[in-house]
Amino acid sequence: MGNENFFERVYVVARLIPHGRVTSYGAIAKFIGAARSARMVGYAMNGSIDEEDIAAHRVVNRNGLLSGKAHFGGSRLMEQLLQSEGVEVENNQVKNFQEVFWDPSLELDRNDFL
DNA sequence: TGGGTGACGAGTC
DNA sequence: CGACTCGCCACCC
Repeated sequence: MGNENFFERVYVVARLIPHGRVTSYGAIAKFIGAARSARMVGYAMNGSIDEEDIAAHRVVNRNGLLSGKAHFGGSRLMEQLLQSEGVEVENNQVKNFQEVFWDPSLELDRNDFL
């Protein structure tokens, strides 16, 4: 994966987010070695909407806010997808965020990707 | 060629 | 606290 472009890296990590867990744009950016490009992660997720196997709804901002819900068909789709996985959402925000938060840099081994 | 635009995040006040 | 700035960089006019 070393030579894969930025988007590919984002997708690889996104595919590994466990069912019922969430992570943040910044956490992904940090893990793939682009710590200051969290914004690009969000941009990449936008292009992943078409990719069936990428759970873009499991990626929220650093506060657990569903900042990307607008990019899912319905205004509640993202929230519903999360709820269906057991992730509680209230006020566009993931409840118990720190408990369901999945940090790739802690759970994954960089050597397998970089 | 150049400028506006973000599914962000960290910092400042 | 909220409001604001700045760095980031692929894309789209």
